[in-house]
Amino acid sequence: MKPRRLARRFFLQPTLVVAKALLGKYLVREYRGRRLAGRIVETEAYIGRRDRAAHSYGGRRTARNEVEYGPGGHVYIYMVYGMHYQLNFVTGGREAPECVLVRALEPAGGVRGETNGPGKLCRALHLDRSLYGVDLCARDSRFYLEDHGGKIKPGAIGKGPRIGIGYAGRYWSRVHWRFFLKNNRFVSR
DNA sequence: TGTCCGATATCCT
DNA sequence: GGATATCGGACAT
Repeated sequence: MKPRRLARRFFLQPTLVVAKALLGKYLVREYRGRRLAGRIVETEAYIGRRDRAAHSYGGRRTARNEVEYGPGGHVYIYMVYGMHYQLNFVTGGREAPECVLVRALEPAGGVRGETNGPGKLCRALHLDRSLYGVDLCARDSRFYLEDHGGKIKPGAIGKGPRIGIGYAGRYWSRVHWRFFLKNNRFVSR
């Protein structure tokens, strides 16, 4: 099958559906005339308003997470610990400040450096604040997702608690909203 | 303006 | 397993 770019409607599905469906999709970044690509092998869902671990918990709306309040298919990227960026895709409509964090990629061309972690993948693909709010679905976008047609069987998807959000309390730090491809060596840690 | 702290990575033991 | 680097955003003052 010929690679097909993911359209807006993909990102308007329920966030947990998107988080799982992103596994096996290809992230493409055109950077200085080069094509950097990676197959997504690990994600986490952040379902704002009700999710204590989300930046948009309780409807919190700030300059940093403003893009989450727009339609799905846009990039939400920010810096943590003063040194790493985290790449997210906004999901749902305007009412839903939700997103999916990309935690790991399997290199698929042009990528140098480690991609088995959210901070490392951003460094390897040269992703920073300049990508904030970019529309992945725009026709002329240099940052987008591709479906190469390979089907992922439900049994090949592993689930578990999200990483590094102990502050969110017992319940929210334990829901199994982290998804990954089983036996993939590029999954983090 | 000032203080607090994180959706991590990496090095140390 | 534990420490810590390093800084921008959030929110209080």
